[in-house]
Amino acid sequence: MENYQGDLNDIVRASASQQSDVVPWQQFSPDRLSFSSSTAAMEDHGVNPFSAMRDPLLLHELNGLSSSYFSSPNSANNHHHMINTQDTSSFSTGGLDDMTSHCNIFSRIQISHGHSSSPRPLPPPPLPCDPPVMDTAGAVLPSNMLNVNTSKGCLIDNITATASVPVQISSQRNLGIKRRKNQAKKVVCIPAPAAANSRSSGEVVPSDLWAWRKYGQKPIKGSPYPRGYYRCSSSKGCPARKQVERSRTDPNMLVITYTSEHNHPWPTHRNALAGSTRSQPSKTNAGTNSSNSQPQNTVKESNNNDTKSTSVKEEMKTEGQTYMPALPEIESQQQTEDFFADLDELELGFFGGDIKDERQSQNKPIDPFGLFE
DNA sequence: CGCTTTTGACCGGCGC
DNA sequence: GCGCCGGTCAAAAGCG
Repeated sequence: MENYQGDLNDIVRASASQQSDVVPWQQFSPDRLSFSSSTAAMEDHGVNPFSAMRDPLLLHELNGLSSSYFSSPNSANNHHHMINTQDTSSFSTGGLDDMTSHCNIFSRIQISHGHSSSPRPLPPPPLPCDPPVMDTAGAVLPSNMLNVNTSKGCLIDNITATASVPVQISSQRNLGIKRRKNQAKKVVCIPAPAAANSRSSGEVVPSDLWAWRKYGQKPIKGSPYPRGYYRCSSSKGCPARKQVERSRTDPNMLVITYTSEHNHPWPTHRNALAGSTRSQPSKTNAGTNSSNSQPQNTVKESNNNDTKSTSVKEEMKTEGQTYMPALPEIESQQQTEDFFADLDELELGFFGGDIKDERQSQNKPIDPFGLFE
C-alpha cells in the first residue's frame, strides 16, 4: 500500500519534482481587505465562546516562514493588504501560473472562507512576482502570497467539490449524517512544506497548536493525491475537523479545509505524542507550547490604518489573552464569522507575531514547519 | 498505558 | 433505483 498512488509519500515526492501547473491566485489589493466571511450557512453557529480562537496553524510557523524566506525589507505597512477575502467564483485559473512559477513556493497561500453570497469584483491581475511585503512586526511576505477567500460553495482550483458542499454541523455517524451540509468551511492553501517536513511516512502535515488526530485518508477521485482527515483531539467531542490534501494542480500547495469549530479553549499542551509520528513536536512548537498556555498567534496590532479590516483588528485585540470570545463591539458580521474567525487570524499571523520575533532575536533560521530542525 | 497513524470497511448523499 | 464517491468508523499496530 505504501506505494499506491494516493499515498502522501507520493505527494511529497511529487511536490519535490513537479512544478506548479495552474495556481489560481488572487492578487491582494488594499481595497479588498475586508473579511466578510459571514454567511447564512453559519447562522446555526450561534455564539461560540471559542469561536474567536485562532487556529494557530501556520500562524507562528508561517510567521517564521515569511520572515525567513522573504527578506525584502520594503513593503512595510502592507500586511493587512495582503489579506484578501474574495468570492472564489471570481477565481480564474488563467494567468496565474506564471506568477507563481516565478516565485518562491511560499509565495502562494490561499485562505478561503466558504461564502459566496457577496460576489466581489474580479481582482486586479496578479503580478508576475510581487515583492515581498513586510508587516509592521517585520514579517515579510510577498504581496501575492496570501489569499483569503470567502465563499461558501467556493471552488478553489484544486479544492474538490466537497470543499464547497454545504454541510451541517452534526454529530457523526450515529446521527446518520456523514456529510455535513450547510456547514461553513474554510479552505486554506499553503505552500506545501518540503519533504523534509514530512513525517516518518513522508506525509506533509503542517503542525499547529491544536492537536489533530488523523482518522482517515482517502484517495480523491480526479486527484493524484489523497486527502487526509483530521479531527481535533484536544478535547473529546470537539467537532473541529480539517482535511489536508495537496493541490492537484500545484503539488507545492497544500490545501487545508477546516470544518466546524473548536468547542474548547486552546490546548495548554499537546496531547501525548505517544504513537505520534508528527512531523515535529519539535523544539519550536514544544517550547512555545509548554512554556505558554496561550496560542502563539499573539499578533501585534501595530497598524490600524486600514479601517477595512474590521474583523481583523477585532481579532487582534485578543492579543495576550488565553483566548477571547468574539468581542461585543465586533460588528454584526462578527457572530456569523465566528466560526472561522480563528482562521481569519491565520493570515494575521503571517504578518506578525512573537514567534517570529523570538526567532529573529535568536538569529535562527526560521523553519515554519519544523522542516529543518 | 495512552496516544497516535494506518487502512479496509461501512454508510449515506448525490447524480444519473 | 442504482452506483459512485466522500466522509467516518474501528481494529490493528507502532511509538514514547
